[in-house]
Formats: sequence, structure tokens, C-alpha cells
Amino acid sequence: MDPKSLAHAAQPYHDYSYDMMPLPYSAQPPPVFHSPAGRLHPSHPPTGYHPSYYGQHHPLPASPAPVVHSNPEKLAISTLFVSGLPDDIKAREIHNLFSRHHGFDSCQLKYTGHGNQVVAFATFTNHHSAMAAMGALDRTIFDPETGATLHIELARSNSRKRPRGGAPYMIIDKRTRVHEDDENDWSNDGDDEPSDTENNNSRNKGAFTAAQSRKPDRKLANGQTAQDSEKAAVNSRPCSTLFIANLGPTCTEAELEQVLSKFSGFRTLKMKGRSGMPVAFADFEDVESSAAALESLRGTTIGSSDRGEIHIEYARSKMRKA
DNA sequence: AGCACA
Repeated sequence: MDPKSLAHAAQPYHDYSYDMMPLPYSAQPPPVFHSPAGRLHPSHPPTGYHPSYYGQHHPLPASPAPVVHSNPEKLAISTLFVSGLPDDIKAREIHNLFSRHHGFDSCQLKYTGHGNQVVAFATFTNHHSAMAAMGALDRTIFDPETGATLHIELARSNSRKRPRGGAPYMIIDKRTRVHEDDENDWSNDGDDEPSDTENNNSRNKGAFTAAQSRKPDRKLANGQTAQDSEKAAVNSRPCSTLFIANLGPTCTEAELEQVLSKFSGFRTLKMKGRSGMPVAFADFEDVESSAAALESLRGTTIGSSDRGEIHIEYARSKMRKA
């Protein structure tokens, strides 16, 4: 962006950063927010709930005048960062909250993976609209039951531009992300029906598939997969079924079975070919025996392995019977 | 305090 144009800008909020066109007023949703859950009670007069784009001036109780950023970099930001969300928030709720505000484009809900923490990003067509929505919605009491209060600020960077016809909201889920090739919910092999997590948005799987990008699946002469098995996040919740990965492509069920059968409490083994990268699920009688096996197997290499030590952790879910 | 997607 040209700094000179900044210097000559007459008004602090004139939008010179984007050539996007604002939504027509007719496209704005009706002013009343209907929420079956009874959420969304702004803690200050409802500036944001009426289409007040026609010159009416609302006294803003909390913030007397719009804050002018000293940092010109901020003027180019048209994405808001939202925290303080309840952990059962739905992307749709975020969308409903922001979409009634002028210049809204899209939003993303992100499960950070730190506990149940959830944050969101709301993208507007320009900085001015983003600031207006922030002024209207910051400090909104989002859930009167719990008192959950939204905190809204400018994001550090803008969202990637949404492709034309792209989804109006997306979900980014970093919860219990283990290594890309360690998709270890063993019941989830073929068709993906999310039975236990309800956060799936059927429209955009694109948000989830950050996988399958960087794994060198060619065998390398020097065993340099150490970074892989060491950095891999591990499911530490004990389970009587173990998940085993980083096996060589020639690893057989018989070979693994032989290794596992010397552990007491070992029941059955199931292997799944994961596009040339086999993974295995080993079921034990109880968590005590699976824990013992896990302890003694971690750091070991089996015969067929060509990529260093096996990756072993508790499975996300217990193997079902029979 | 927690800030991603490319």
C-alpha cells in the first residue's frame, strides 16, 4: 500500500485498503436476533442491532470516540479476533452474530487445542466495517447463563480471501491433533461419519485437511525420521487399545502379533493399510496391561521398520468386541 | 491470554 495515500487521507476511517464492495443494505438481515438458546444479550445499548447506517448517532457509552490506531499497519486489518466464547459455541452462532453487521464477509471458528478453548475470526470487506462491528459487539454478554463475555479485537493478520462461493463459515480444529499420519481413531477407517464429535461442517472438509503434505514417504538412507516420532503429539488418555504407527510398508500383521503376544493381557491386533503406511491397533484386556506394553514398546524398532522406532500411544477409542 | 487459513 502506498504510504502517501495514507498521509493524505482526510478521515481516519476512510477505506483505502480494499476495493471490495460493501454489502447492499437490502442484504442485511432483519434487525432482531432470534436465538433459540436465548443467547446474545449485549451489555450496552444495542447499537449493533439496528441498521443505523443512515446517520443516526448513538452515544457509545463505553468508548466515547472510535479509537484511532497509532499503528498504520492496523488500518489494513479487516479481520476481528474473538475470544471469550463458550466452548459449546457453534460456527453458525458466530456467523449469525457478525453477519448482521455491515461489511461482513465470513468467519472461522477455531478450536485451539488448548483445553476447550475456542476462538473465532470474523472477516469484513474493509477495516472500517470491522471496527464498527467491533465497537458494537465487544463486551457483548454472549451467554447470560454463564456470563460469558466476548472480547473482540483486531486480528494480527487478515484472513485469507474467501474464494468466490466459498463457505460463509469454516471450522479449524486443532484439538487432539496428533501427527498427520496418526489418525488413530481406529473406528474411523472408511466412511467418515462423526458419531462423537458434532463440530463437523459438512460443507468444507477443506479446513481439516492440512494433512498429507510434508511426509517424505520415500525411504531415506539415513534414519532421519527422529523428528517425526519425537515431535508427534501423543494421546495420553489411557485406553486398553494401543495405536501403533510409523511401521514400515512391509510390516505384516504376523510380525506385529509376534511382538505383542509376549505381553500379558494382549488380546487382538488389527492392522489397517493407510495408503502404503500401515497402522495397527492392539487390544488388551485392561489399561494396566496396555500401559505396561506401551511402556516397554516405546522407543523400540521392529524388524520390518525402515523409518526408525515405532510410534505407539493409546488409541482414541477402545477396539470394539468381536 | 488464546491469532488460522494460504
